[in-house]
Amino acid sequence: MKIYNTFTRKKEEFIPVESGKIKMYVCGPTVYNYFHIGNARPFLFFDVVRRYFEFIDYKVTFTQNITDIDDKLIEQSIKEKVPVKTIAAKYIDAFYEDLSALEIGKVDHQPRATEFVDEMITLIKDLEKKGYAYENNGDVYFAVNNFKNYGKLSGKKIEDLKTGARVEANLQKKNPADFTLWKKSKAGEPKWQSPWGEGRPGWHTECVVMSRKYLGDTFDIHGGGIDLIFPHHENEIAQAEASRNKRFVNYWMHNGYLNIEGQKMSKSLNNFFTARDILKKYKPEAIRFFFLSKHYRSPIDFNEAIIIESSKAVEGFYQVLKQVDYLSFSDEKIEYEKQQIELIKKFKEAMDDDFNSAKAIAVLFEIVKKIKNPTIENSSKKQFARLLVELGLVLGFFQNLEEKLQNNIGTIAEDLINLMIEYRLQFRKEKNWKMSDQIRDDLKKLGIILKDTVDGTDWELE
RNA sequence: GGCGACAUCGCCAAGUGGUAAGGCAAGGGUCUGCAAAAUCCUCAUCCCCGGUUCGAAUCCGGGUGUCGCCUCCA
Repeated sequence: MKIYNTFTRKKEEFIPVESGKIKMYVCGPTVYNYFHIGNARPFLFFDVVRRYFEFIDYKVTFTQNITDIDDKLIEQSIKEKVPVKTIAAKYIDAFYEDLSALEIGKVDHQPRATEFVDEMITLIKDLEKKGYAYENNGDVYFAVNNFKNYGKLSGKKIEDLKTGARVEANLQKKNPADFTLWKKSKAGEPKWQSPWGEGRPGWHTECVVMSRKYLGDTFDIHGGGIDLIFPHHENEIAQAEASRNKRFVNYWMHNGYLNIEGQKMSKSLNNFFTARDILKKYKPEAIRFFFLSKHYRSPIDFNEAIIIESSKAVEGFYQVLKQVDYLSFSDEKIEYEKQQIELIKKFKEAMDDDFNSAKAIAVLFEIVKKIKNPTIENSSKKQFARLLVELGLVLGFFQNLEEKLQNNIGTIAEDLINLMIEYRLQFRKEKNWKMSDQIRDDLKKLGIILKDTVDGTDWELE
């Protein structure tokens, strides 16, 4: 399979460090707030990456950090007037709630920065000893000039960083591009003891020590949003490779940004949506479809129309599964034949090409077409339906199939609806269109949609 | 100022040299008392200009436009 590697800016044949195994690390949230819909993209995408690797029989170890100490948490704790720990706890809970609501699976290791302060101190000491770090008045910085190839991931040159007007002037640093490894704490801020006095770790260090612990010095995939390339991932490489002199990561994967109606999401533009906001209005699978219908590296535009369209598309999947009454044979063992095997191949080809989920979804629709095709016989439709579910699951759809295919409203309500349908049928026989239409309209007001088919009247909830 | 990405039907979107997947919308047909649902059919030569090639949406050069990174950021 091929993966686009940010490091080489090329699609490369994927070769894992250890055959049959995947070691991947994806940058997780900084828990100072609810995560927003843009944050959801990497979470959701890398969930699909894991699912796909498992589908093609890799054993995956997936690690994701939680940053539970940094400037933003401190700010938020002042805002909410509670300790940093409380902020972290609150938004860690929210993080898990939102992931679960989005039907994103658990990762294997989810370490928190505050659990790794000792390891970070050890790493910084090591960097200091090797001449890559220097202390100044309680802060410790990484000296980018001492690390050859600094900027090799992002393609930046230290000189350019200097001339760029946006690098903050900090007289404590030897070079403006040097980044913080350890930060002296101010009064009232959370602090840890260190050889440089009381302070807290800089942001980039946690990912190095955590990935090292769970995945080893060199691992396969490190992922995150495109904005993390610089400085975060660049600085991770610098620390990791300066301290161990081994290649840190083989494949760097970065997802594109999410825009809102063509604009960057920001609080000042008032177009900022948390994932939980969106989930109040739309189904998780609609959000999933929305993201996966575009290649992960492309920027994606979020707007109302598009998410409604996505909802409809997902609805179409359930429609055909209902049509074939999927639940009635969901436990049966079903063998695939040539046609299905061909489609699996097509699906894999799409996903093997740098996780081309948009193309993979097209295969799902191809299967839908087969199921809808009236000339295809029932036994064969069962096979296609099973295939739809199996491949859909790889992309994270159909995780609550039973629930979705049943109208869970209780037997009495169901009986009542059926009774109304019978009455309506009676009126229709009598050609009493007024009454039969009234029943239909009234039920619609209650959110019950009647569908007249050749074999009688079906209903579903709006 | 430095670096980079993208530009394909009304909308979303795949496609990386061999003659434009797919979804939504739209139009038309079937079904129906009507409506919905269901179902069938129709629907693009790829931002502009120039070049390479037997052949380009796909490669090269030049425009134009949109966006991103260089500061916390997925």
